[in-house]
Amino acid sequence: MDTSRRISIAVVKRLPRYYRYLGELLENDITRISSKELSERMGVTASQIRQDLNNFGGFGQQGYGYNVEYLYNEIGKILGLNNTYKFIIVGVGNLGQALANYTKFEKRGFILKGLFDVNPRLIGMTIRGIEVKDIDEMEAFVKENKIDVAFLTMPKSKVRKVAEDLARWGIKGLWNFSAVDLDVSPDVVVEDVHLSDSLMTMSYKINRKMIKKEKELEMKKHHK
Amino acid sequence: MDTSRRISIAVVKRLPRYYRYLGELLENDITRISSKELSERMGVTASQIRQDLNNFGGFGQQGYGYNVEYLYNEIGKILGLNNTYKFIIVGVGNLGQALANYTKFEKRGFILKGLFDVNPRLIGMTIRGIEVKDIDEMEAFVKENKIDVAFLTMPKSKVRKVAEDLARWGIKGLWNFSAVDLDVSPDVVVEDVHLSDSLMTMSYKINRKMIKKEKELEMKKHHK
DNA sequence: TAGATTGTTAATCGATTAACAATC
DNA sequence: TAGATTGTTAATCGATTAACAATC
Repeated sequence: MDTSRRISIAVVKRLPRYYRYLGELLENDITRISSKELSERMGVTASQIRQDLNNFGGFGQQGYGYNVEYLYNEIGKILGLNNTYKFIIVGVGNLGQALANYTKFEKRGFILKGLFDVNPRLIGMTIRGIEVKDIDEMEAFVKENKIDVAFLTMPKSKVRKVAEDLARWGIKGLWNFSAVDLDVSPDVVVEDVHLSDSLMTMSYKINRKMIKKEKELEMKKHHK
Repeated sequence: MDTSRRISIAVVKRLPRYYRYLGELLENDITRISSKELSERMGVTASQIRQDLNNFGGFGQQGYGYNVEYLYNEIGKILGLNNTYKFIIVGVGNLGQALANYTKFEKRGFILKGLFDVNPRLIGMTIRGIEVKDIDEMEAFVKENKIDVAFLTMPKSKVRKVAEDLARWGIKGLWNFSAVDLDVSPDVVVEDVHLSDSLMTMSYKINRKMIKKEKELEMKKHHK
């Protein structure tokens, strides 16, 4: 292994999936697993699993495989899940409210600290004991409470300015749900959830499949 | 171009982003653009843009570039956005409700037709004029209304069974929000939105950045 | 010890970038 | 026509897979 070399994003994106599968094994009281068996369950190659893991260290043992609980915990550490992150939600519309009510993020170390919006009808409302505040109060709040992360669930017209502000106030990560590519300081991590892009990708795939089917039908007709 | 050859998923995932940028250009009344200028705006290479587009045909003109409106519409067609898809939401919890209230999906051709849940407290509730129905009524509804797509926003314990059922009843696409990899018939498109995976990826990146910073501080100390 | 399976190097495959002839 | 920029082929780069010696 060589911990210093740059890890490709493709590898990083696979880690949560490994973590998920190992969690399931753990729930089923499976204590050890070989890269071969895991690869069959996950539909990837054993080689890829071993290569991926060896970016971060040697977690297995020749002739034995991997200890499930140990590997699960190690990947958890690599993912930084032993940290806690204080987060706020900016934009308490439908999606913001849904995320505010999602308690599972806490299991990953993300603790909801504040809710912000511009809409007077939402300000003052309470979700999970937290009051929605006016966005004007955000600067003081972020600085005082040393907020690490913001979920951005606001209209895209406003998101660029908010992202810049938050970057200036020392935020570490932005979970961006708006259909805009943010371009902030390299000190700030931006993770995008482009729902609309995902939907369009699905549309593409469905469409392709339909075209393929039509073509096959055409072919059959001509062969008769 | 060669329309028959297999398009890689990497290319497909970039199409919605092109579509987004072209839409913005259109809003700003920009009528033509070269691959070079678009590449600078998007932070990719001009070569990649031309390669990507040429998977689907030649949409540009030598010496001129691309007509923004034409290219926008063509990519829309490739993405299947001229189709309409009738969809239902299965699981009307926080996230399901949020998605039900999202009217923007209609612009992409997705029309909400039904809402289903098992929770008696939700059944009977109305969102955007649509009543939440008992999941027992889903089979008849899907078949009668020729539903194309289902958004799966339910607890992961139940999602595998629901996905199998829907596949059997002729669904074309599943937009899966649960932290489970679905393994259904190859006739059904599955598009995953693994929010928890995305959050873990962000955690990884923040963590990495913090470790890097610590190391740099260490280095400085030693150099004094 | 023999068998199993890792960690790692080497080979292959695919995706991205560069280059340039074609042509508007 | 001259300049610009595409479409496309060729070169490079990186990621995945295969192979196998190391070793538990």
